[in-house]
Amino acid sequence: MPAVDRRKQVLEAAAKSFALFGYKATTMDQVAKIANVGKGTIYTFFTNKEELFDEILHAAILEMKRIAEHILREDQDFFDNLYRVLDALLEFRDEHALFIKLSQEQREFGTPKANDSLTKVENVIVGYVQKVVDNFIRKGEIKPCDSQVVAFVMLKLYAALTADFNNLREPLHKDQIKEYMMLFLADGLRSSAGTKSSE
Amino acid sequence: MPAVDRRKQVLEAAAKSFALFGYKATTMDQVAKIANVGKGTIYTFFTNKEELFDEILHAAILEMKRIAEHILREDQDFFDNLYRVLDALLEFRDEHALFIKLSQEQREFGTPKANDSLTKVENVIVGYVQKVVDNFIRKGEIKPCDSQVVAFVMLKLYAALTADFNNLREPLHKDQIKEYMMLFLADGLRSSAGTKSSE
Amino acid sequence: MPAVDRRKQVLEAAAKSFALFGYKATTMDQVAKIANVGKGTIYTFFTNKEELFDEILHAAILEMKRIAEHILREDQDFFDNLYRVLDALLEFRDEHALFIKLSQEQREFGTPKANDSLTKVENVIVGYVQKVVDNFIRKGEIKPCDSQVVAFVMLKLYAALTADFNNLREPLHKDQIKEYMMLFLADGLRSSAGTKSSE
Amino acid sequence: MPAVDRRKQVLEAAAKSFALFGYKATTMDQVAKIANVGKGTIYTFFTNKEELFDEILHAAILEMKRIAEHILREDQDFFDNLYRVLDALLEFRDEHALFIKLSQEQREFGTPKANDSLTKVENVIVGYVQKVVDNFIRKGEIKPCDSQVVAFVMLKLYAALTADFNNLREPLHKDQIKEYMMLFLADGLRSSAGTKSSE
DNA sequence: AATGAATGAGCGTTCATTCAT
DNA sequence: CATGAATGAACGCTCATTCAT
Repeated sequence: MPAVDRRKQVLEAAAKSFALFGYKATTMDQVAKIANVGKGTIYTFFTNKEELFDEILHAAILEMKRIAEHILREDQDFFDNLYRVLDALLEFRDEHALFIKLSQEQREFGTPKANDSLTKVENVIVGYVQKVVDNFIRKGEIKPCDSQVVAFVMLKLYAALTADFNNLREPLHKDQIKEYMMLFLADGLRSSAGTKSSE
Repeated sequence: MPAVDRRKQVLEAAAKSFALFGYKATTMDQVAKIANVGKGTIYTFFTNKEELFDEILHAAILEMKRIAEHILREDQDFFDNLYRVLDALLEFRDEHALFIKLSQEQREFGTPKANDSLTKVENVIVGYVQKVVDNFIRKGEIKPCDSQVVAFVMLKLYAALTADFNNLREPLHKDQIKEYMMLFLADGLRSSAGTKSSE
Repeated sequence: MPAVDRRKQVLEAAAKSFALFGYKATTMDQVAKIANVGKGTIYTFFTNKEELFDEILHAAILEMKRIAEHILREDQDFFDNLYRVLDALLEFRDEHALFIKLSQEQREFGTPKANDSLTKVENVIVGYVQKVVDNFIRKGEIKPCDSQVVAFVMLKLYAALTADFNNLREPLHKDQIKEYMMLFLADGLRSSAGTKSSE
Repeated sequence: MPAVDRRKQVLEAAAKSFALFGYKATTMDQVAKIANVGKGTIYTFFTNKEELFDEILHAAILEMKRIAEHILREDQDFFDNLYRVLDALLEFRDEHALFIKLSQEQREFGTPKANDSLTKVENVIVGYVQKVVDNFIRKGEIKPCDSQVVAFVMLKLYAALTADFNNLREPLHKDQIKEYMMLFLADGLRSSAGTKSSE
């Protein structure tokens, strides 16, 4: 085990810088300085800027997925699950915020390949959420709907409330985010069994 | 009337390129090539890249606002209004898509000034929607809530469904977008008069 | 005869601009605007910027030469002549200042050819002054010396006092210029207070 | 010690190019090519073109001043001092030629800041010489005169003979330059052959 | 003949990437 | 290995020159 894990230093520095300044505005010099390593060192671990970016993206995804899978309980209802998963995810909000913002920065990347990579990652998340949504549609807990659209909107809603909103006002509190997520998702999606007495 | 309107050619090429690749990744050479004009020609119409960007942004905003104001009827209820405004806005979806995407590309722009300009524009929209939401909260048509958050989410929802989603799948149809907008916003926000028989 | 002499307008505008801003910093747009003609018009009279510059230079030279020849009297002594020629030249100081400054801007021109042209013109003046100096050396009125060096210094001295000095202080008065020209050329700085009684 | 000192290479190339072609006409590509380095290398040493120019200017000035101060002897007369200082300065003539020419290129620089910097530097030299001249006027060694004008003319004379003159003919020899400096500053052209005994 | 909209080569500058140490 | 000095392709922008009107 090395005294210092240079690879990890680089990853953390890059994550911070990408989240703070975006892909294009993050320079390799900056990353090297934050990571306290030589610029060339970055290239011993990552072929190029794009791959460094990719790795960070994938790591964030993996962790989010790990958290979600750990929390999900098939034997409980959708909104309970949603609530608990949100709770867990928001615990790491600051770490995700990094990813979230990157995801928002759509179509702003240097190379088409970088764009594709971002889209691909996003698709993975949406696909995962979609499967969960499908499950609960089958169980009749939420209205029949296009699960992909719903999954996509859930992601965007999470991103909007955790990250984007900060440009407009001071960040929302954890509880506020949950409250608004539930407002839009729960009451709208909640299986109509008995609600809305008339139509 | 000139055989070809170069200014318009440039604006359209730039809008297309900004929407497709973002601000930073759009090069003036690219715009010139798409517009089928010399690079210098762009600079006869626009002082610099930033101003070209600004003009496109503001034009999109103005038109959206004009449409919204033309459609809004204070004497009808919130969801009818929402429905009709969406209808009208979606008519010009392709044109807005350009702006929408730009708006999504948060915090990634070249100069601080360009960022500010984008934020300012977004704030104007949110502020406008917020006022409308406030109005209808007062009338008791929608639940009491933080109107700024709701306005912001509405914008993001519109953006997500009209523009972002296209990276994932083929674009949604006009009617689908309306349907999902109403799903998340209407049933969730609708004044609770009588809903949720149990809880 | 045309209502307005466009060629003359261009020449005057260019002279003013070259003198004010120098060769490189003078743009054809600027010249056209000052001359109140279309930019293309300039190119009906002059092949390119360089030639426009050349013509102005030559015109200034020709006039200076004309003035000098008109004033020179072989039958009077060198310093009388110097005095009277200076007098006449200083009458047109403002016009020359233009040329003088250009001449000072050595090695700053766009193309080697433009540089050559400037050098050539300067050589013509020096050559002319040199012949006059030679004449008076032969007559024994001034010390034997390298007439080319002396001619060159005379030109530089004139330029320094009429034009360059203005960057340092307010312009010198006509009489002051003459006084200092005579001081350096005729007498030198050495205090007459008894020093160097003989040699 | 590196095999090659790139910073020095750049400085020398830039000095040569500035002196040869002037500020505006010197391109960074050119400097890079002459210095035999990549264009980007220049920017690892100097923030921008202007700063590169400034550094060269200031270095030349500092050295001239250092030389002059080292040589000046208050206890010896003005012309002896002048003679010795000239002697020392001419030793480095080639190095100064660079600065001198730049100084001649008045009012032709890219940015106002570059111009100011040049003017400021020139003012420093003139101011310094002026103080020395004042001293010797007080001592009665040279005629009462406007010391600023005299200082300015001395500078221009030095510049004319060391640098400008080379455009006209092959460079003057060290001894010739001294001879002519003394001729104009000390004695004047007037033939001593009894002419104009009085005035 | 006169114009000025259109052009593109060329500028100063940045930064991802390489490679000698 | 780890480094950072060195690189040059690519950027936004300027302006002398051209040419359709």
